[in-house]
Amino acid sequence: MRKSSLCREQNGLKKGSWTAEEDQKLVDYVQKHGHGRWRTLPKHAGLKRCGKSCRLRWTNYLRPDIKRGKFSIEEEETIIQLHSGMGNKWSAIASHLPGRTDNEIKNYWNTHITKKLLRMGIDPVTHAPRLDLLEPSSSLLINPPQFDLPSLLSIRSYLNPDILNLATTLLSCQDNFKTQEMVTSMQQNQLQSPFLPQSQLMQVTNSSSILPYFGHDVNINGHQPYNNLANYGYDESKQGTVSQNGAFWCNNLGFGSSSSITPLNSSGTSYVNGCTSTEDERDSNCSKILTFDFPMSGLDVNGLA
DNA sequence: AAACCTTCCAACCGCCCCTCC
DNA sequence: GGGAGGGGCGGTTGGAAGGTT
Repeated sequence: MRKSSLCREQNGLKKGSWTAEEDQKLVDYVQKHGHGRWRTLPKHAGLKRCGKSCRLRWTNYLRPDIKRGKFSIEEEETIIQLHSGMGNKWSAIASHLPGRTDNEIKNYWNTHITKKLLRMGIDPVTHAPRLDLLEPSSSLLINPPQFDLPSLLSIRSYLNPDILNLATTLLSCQDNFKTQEMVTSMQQNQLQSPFLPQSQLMQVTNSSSILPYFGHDVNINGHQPYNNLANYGYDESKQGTVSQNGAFWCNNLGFGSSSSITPLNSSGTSYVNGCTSTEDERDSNCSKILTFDFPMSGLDVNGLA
């Protein structure tokens, strides 16, 4: 007899959503007797459920150490990092995230992270940039993915540097002009990233494979004065490179073999203004960051080169 | 306001591994 | 060694909630 069919074959057992009363019965029983022996637990607890259903309800919902609520950026980073090494080993991933269940992580991955990665042109399965970007028929070429800087910064260290370099090269074909424009501007303006030695900066910019990191306080959403940019190698007097429509495209962002570089989020805080934003806020931030909304007023776009 | 669509997530299902006898 | 039972895992589903037309 297949064990998997035990639940199904037991007649008179309730299925579907749990009621508060059922939850209370299960909690009371487990608190009193501990969990385990799930097969016999429902009978002893007075529940018309199969043991498997009870176990799932307990481990995924009723356990006292369950952490409810939205995932933090740190948790999201951890998930992506672990997934890149483990694949869909949700329980193994969950063991690294206290209070989170494999089911919750799996759901979050499927509903949020995969979409976010796809939006950035990254294959959520392989964690490599999607090579279908190069397909002439690909809509991605026509409507290229607008890479999300903070998200890329967060996942940068989890991606294979070689793949990233390849992707950067490939992607640079798409919108090379804007990258070159910025690189040229940076070199001419003697811009220097606080996170990159000048030599490294020159090296990476010469290869067009990497753009400098922005710092924690760099204003991306426009909620803080833009002069913060000056602290991160942004020469306010010269005004950084933006496209004519005010969008700062990140298509060419690559991070090369940057493992030695202090991660932007090394402090463990989030990227945008150091806030611990909610998922919605992060998405909002991301969507805004996708096209870095620099105010056009006062920007001398033509005087950059 | 209502119908329709999309998103999200709790719960289920089937398979697998481990332990016990 | 092998069958049975217990528990865990990953994939999938169904319905509620929210959003859009």
